[in-house]
Amino acid sequence: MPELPEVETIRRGLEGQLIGQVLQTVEPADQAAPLGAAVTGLRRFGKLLVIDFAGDISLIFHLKMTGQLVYRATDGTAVAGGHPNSSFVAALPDKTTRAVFVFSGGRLFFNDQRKFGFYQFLPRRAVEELPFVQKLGPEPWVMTPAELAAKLHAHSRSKIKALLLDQTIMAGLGNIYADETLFLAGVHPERLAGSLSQDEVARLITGAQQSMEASLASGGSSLRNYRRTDGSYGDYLTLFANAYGRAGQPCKKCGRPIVKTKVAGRGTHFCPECQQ
DNA sequence: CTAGGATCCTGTCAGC
DNA sequence: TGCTGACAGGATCCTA
Repeated sequence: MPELPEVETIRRGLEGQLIGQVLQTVEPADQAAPLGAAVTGLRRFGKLLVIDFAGDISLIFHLKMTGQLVYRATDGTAVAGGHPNSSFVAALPDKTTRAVFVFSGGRLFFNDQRKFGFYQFLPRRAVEELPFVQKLGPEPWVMTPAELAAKLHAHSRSKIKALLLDQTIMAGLGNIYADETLFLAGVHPERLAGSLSQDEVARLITGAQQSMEASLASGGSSLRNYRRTDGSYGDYLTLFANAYGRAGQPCKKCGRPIVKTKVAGRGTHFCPECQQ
């Protein structure tokens, strides 16, 4: 489910398709939709995707757990990303389709099996004023160890896994990349934030960068890795995961089995040997 | 104030 | 086969 790399993969894919295209209709009808306006750009705030239109109206999406965006151009080009399920390649709309945005050159489907995700048209200046955006912490590429250490200090009795999932601490990680980050940093998910050394804090930042960069390089969960070239369904996790989804399989560093537990209410995968 | 649990919703899978 | 419960790549609200 869509974390920063998946949303960024969608942003890049749609950027190549939607810029300059005119919004013609929206289903279900929406009073706030700027029909007749062209797309001027695509932005991202953490896991929030923004499509900007001429006339200073923006369309925001949050995919939450099972949201996905599928764009199909009239010339046959397809871009799909987000929750990797069969709707990537199914005839659309299907029963998970929540909205259809018809552009001059193709149709954009917003699908969401679990209905946690949302979209909204709103004035462009209102995007940055959304509470979610206001509270969002920095992404790991622009965060200093001192900055993260200060934030962790304010929650010193919380488990580090819970704080990595907190978008106000650092933006972009979800359950997969939190586990991957902790693995790369060699930090046990149940460590209390106040117990981490300066070096461990610094490794969490580089671990977050590296885990998400590895996924971005493979296209996140997108059409590209969902369907293999032979037509079978691919598992994009195999492209970069060290810990997530690998319970019982050998740790890639020490060979001992990866363990799955529950931390902060979320399934958590780690190596008990490498993450103390 | 904090930390942790419940919650929104649908589908899938393991176990009986 | 059919039922039941657990779980799922998120974020917010409620409670203690």
